[in-house]
Amino acid sequence: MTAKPKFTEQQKQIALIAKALSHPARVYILERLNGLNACCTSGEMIGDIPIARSTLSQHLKELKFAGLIQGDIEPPQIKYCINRKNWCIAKKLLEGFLNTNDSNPQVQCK
Amino acid sequence: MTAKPKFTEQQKQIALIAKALSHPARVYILERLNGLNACCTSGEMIGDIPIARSTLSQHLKELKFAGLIQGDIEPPQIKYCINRKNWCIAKKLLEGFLNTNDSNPQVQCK
DNA sequence: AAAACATTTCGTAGTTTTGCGAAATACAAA
DNA sequence: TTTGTATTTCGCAAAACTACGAAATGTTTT
Repeated sequence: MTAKPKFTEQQKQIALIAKALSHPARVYILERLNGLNACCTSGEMIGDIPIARSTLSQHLKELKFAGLIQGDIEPPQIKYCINRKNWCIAKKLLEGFLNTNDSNPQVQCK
Repeated sequence: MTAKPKFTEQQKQIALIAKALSHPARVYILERLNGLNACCTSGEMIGDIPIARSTLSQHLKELKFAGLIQGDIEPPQIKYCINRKNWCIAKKLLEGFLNTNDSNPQVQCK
């Protein structure tokens, strides 16, 4: 009677990162903060996105919790930026996953 | 009074793909089907993953719905494989998103 | 036709996500 | 200290997700 293996930490990590990206509003936020002008406030974003202020706030909170962004207080505003260190970690994990099939020469995406 | 922009199709696409990857079981399935031995059946997977048969079936269904895998009937079994075409599309979309910041030389991940 | 096998669908339950407006918080300016 | 601005937290409701076991489906073997 062999026990069922658990999920690996990596599988759980990848799933968590993917969950953070699994809503269009959060994709938008990350795209915007990754752009050239980089950081901005919730107030600057709200006009460009079809959701209420409080909802945007929740999405920012989630991304912050996931570690992908950080909020630097600049009274009377809060300036949000990508958390570069964690972003790079997440990016590497996800890219590694997307290239799971690298060793198989028959299935490269052209 | 300018209307709020909607989310772009691309943002919605990326979010959908990310959602498909947002559970460890689905990460596991995709890793496995992307491996060298490629395709396999639900029955072959069930021993290596800590969930019930019916739950695994649901996750397979979701991945099929997302277009990332396909199930080829080989009585009395169903052989699941990566849907290469859609996988490549998804991979490109996600990689494009992860490299949104490519034009900014200051923020490359090392 | 009956038994066995692989897998899915159904029914149900608990948890999480998403969304909004109203109220609360925090700070700056008047 | 009152007013105004920026943002979050709260309270709630609807929808979606995750999970399981039991029952159903479809196919082969006996």
